[in-house]
Amino acid sequence: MTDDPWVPPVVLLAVDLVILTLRDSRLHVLLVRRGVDPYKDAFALPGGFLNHAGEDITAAAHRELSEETDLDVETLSLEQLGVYGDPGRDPRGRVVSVAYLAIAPSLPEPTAGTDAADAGWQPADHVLSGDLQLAFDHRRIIADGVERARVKLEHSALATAFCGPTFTITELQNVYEAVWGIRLDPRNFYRKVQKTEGFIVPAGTARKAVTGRPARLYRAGPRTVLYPPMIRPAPVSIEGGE
Amino acid sequence: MTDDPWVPPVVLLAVDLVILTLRDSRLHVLLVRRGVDPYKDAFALPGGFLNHAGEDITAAAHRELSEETDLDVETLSLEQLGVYGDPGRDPRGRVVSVAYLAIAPSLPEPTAGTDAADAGWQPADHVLSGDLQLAFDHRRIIADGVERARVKLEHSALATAFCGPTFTITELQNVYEAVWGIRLDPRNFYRKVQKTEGFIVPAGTARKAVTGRPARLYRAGPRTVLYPPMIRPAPVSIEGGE
DNA sequence: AGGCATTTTTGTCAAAGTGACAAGAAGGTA
DNA sequence: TACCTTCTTGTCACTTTGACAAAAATGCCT
Repeated sequence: MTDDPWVPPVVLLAVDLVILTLRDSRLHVLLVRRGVDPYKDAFALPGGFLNHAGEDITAAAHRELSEETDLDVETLSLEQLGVYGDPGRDPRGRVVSVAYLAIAPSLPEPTAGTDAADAGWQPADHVLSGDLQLAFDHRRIIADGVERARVKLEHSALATAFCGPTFTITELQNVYEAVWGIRLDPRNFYRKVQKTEGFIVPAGTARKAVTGRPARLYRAGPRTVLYPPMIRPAPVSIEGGE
Repeated sequence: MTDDPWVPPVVLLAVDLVILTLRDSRLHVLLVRRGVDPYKDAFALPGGFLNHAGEDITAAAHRELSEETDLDVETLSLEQLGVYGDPGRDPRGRVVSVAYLAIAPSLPEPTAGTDAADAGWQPADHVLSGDLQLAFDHRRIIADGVERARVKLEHSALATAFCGPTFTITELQNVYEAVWGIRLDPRNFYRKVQKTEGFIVPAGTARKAVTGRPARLYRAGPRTVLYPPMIRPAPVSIEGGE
């Protein structure tokens, strides 16, 4: 150890985006296929390095979001998920990545961006099961993002972000069932969301039937924090894991 | 804009620690007084830059924790709080800081570390009210840390981390009251924690009386996730903040 | 020693919330 | 018209909560 004036080490800063949506009543995550090494041809989260040393991190996340997808950035909730900076997670050097979580309503297949040779929605359970080869530590980031979404569904009105501008109560229930991975009783769910004041508000016209009784339409209410929360049935095992 | 091969910009990576404890039934946060510019003589969170480019971020947090305090690092819960990297938050350049949250049982005044001219516990409400001048964006980081602790008290057994190895139910109640900033009914609190299986378990000897009936002693149980959660009364205003 | 203040612990009771389930309402379709 | 499907409104037993009373177990004071 020398006594030279110590200079702090520098790192490369990147952002990664976990973009979740519902397609066909299943949770999907947006992945791109890497066109360059490392992990060439493997699936990865959309993201990239800061443009310049002065770029705001959240702004970079928004920029990547609009670069790699054609989603309406303004209306999307974008929330910091955490930092992933293990040494060795990127063979190119010390790369520290800030992960963001975004929720999008169901949308058509996105068009590929510039960096990505291919981009598309992949079923979340398929990705998390390990069948799909993912670059870097992106599987863990996705797992954290899905878990965050599960928790947020309990305490916030995030579920409406998965839906379009108007939706039926059954569609909202499908969101909860898909993200939580369980089934809920339609009648109890109906009662619960109805009495959670400000969660959803009626939206004029009330028809949306392919078969069966037409459902009423609702839109997201003014409330963002749900109190009392929606209750996820018995998510905890006997010995209460973290 | 040139067409030179683009190289990603680098940033300086730091860690900051929000260390909370209970002293005299009030929530306190550990602050150091900065000995060097910028913000010389102002209060700041303990923390610092990575030692070297290969250092693990969580390891750096643990290192700073043991450097600047004489707490038993092993037993402390240490959780990532978030990334704070606004351009301009540090006049020295582009510094991105990873904040961690730690909870400690009540302890004597820590001895000053090497980088810190002074270190000590400051009441959280005093810090957050704005009376105290803080370096960088550390007031916001502390606010986020306190809010995180409030939420974690609801869903995890974190409250026991504020207590010593054994504690009474009233002491545990004091934790909730101090962190949440409200008062709770002792009888209902007693009933609630008792029937939350695995939260606390009896600890042999049962005496701890200065005045009044001696209280039974407990220790933290095996459960880390509380289900059903402890309920924080009406934290939400009419129009649901966040 | 006896009474009193204090704190812990055990109950009680009405109100609200939850889980399970039946049945009516409002469409399509054979 | 009969039937099938889905949405919506109830019902009921059980649990949990919030507010409060009262008993139990000390120390202190006179």
